[in-house]
Amino acid sequence: MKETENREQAILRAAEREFTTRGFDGAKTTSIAEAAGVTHALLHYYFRTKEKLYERVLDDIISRLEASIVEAFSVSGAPFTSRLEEGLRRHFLFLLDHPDLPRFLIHEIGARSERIALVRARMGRLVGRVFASLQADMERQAARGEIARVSLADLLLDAVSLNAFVFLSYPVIAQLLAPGVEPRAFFLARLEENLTVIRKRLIPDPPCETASPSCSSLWLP
Amino acid sequence: MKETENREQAILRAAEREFTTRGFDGAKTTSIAEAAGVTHALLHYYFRTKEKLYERVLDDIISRLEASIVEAFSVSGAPFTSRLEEGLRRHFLFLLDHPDLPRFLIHEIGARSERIALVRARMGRLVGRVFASLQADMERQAARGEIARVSLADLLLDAVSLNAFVFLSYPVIAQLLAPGVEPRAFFLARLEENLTVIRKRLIPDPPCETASPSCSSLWLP
DNA sequence: GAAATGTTTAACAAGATTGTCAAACCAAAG
DNA sequence: CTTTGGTTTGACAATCTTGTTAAACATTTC
Repeated sequence: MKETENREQAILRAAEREFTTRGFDGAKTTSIAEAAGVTHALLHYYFRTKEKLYERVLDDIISRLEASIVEAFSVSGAPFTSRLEEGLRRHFLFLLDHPDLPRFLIHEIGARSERIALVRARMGRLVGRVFASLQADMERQAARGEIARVSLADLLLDAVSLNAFVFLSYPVIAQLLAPGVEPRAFFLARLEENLTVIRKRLIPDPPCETASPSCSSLWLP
Repeated sequence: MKETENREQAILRAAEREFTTRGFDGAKTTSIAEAAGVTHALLHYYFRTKEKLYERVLDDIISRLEASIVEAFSVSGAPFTSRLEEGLRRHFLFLLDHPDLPRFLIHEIGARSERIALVRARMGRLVGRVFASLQADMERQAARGEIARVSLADLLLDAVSLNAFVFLSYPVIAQLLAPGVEPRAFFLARLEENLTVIRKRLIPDPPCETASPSCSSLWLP
C-alpha cells in the first residue's frame, strides 16, 4: 500500500470540512474529492456512498466531542464549583478549536431526523457520565448552603447554551457587538462572561432579611 | 384573478416550511410545489427561481422576527429590569411559536455567506433599536446600585443564547433531560430558568464585608 | 518475473433537480 | 361572441450529482 492512509485520511478531512460547513445536502461528493485531491471515483471506492462517508464523519466528530467533554469534567477531588468552572473552560476552548461543530450538529439533528437516534444515544451516555460525575459533589456543596439549589440539568444546559451560542451566532454578531476586535479576543471575553453568569447563577438565594437590592421586588411587577 | 392570492400564499407557506426545516440545499422546489398543491412550473411562474423564492421567505421571516422583538421591548416607562424580563418573555414565546426559526437562521448564515450581508444589516438596525431603547434605563438603575454593571451587549447575548438554544437542541435533549414531559411544559420551565439566570446575573456584586458564601473565594483555585 | 491483490482512473449510466415554453385555460372588457 | 390579459399545465431541455465499471496501474508475494 503506497500511502493509502494518506488518501483515505485526506478524503476524511475534506469530507469533514465540507459536511460541517455546508451540511449533508450542501456537501457534494465531487467537491470533497476535489478538495482532497483525488478523483471522485476513489471516494466511492473507499467509502461506498455519500451516506456512509457522512456517518463515518459524524461518528468521528461525536467521539472527539465526547472524549473532550468527559475529559473536561474529569478533574476529580476538587469542589463542585471548581470542577464545573474547569469543565466549562475546557468545553469552550474545545469549541474554539472546532468553531463550526455546533452549527453542524444543530443543523443535522434538526434537518435529518434519521440521525437523531445515533446522536441521542451517544449524548445520553455522555450526559449520564457527566451527571454521575458531578451530581454528588453538587449536592454536597448545596447541602452546606454554599451554592443555590438548581437542577444539574438546567445548570448544564445554561452553560452549554452560553458556550455554544457565541459560535453559532458569530458571523452575525461579531461585527455588530464588537467591531474590529480580534476573533480570539472576542471569544475569550465571552468565555469570562459565561463563567460569570454561571457563578452568579449559583449564588445562594439570600434570606432577604437585609434591605439588599437583590432582595427587593424589582422583578415582580 | 381567481384566487391567485391563495396560490401564491400557499407556495410561500410551503416554501417557508420546507426551507426552515431542510435548509436551502435540502429544500426541493418540486417538494415545495407538491406541498402547496400546485405544479412546480407555477412556482417558477410566481417566483422565477428557487433563489428568489428563498430570498422572499428569508425576508419575510426576518421582518416578523424584527417586528416581534422591537415590540417585545417596547414596554416603556417601567424600570429596566421589568422591561428586560418582559422582553425576554415575549422573545421566548415568539420562538415557541416558531420553533424551527433559530435553527434555520443559524444554519443559513453559517452555510451561505452571501446571505450574511442582508441578515447582518437588518440585525444591525434591530440591535441598534433595542440598545437605544434600553441603555439609558439600564445605566440609571446601575447608577443607583440596584443592578450589577454589565455590558448590555453581553447581557442580551446571554439572554438570547439561553432562549434560542433550548429550541436548537430540543430534538436531542428533550428525551434526555425531561423524558415524558409535555414539550410545552418543558419549554415554559426553561423560560423560568432563563429568567432566573438573567436576574441573578444582574445581582449587584456584594461588598463582601459579610461572610456570605457568595463572597467566599470558592471559585478561585 | 509472474500471479495475485489492492489502488486509481476515465468514461459512462441513471436519476434528480432546476428552469423554460408553447399551448390550454379562464375571467373580464369591449 | 371575441379579444385580451393573466394564470396554469404538461412536456421538454440542460445540468448536476451520485454511483458503477472495466481497464490501467502499482505493490507484494511466491
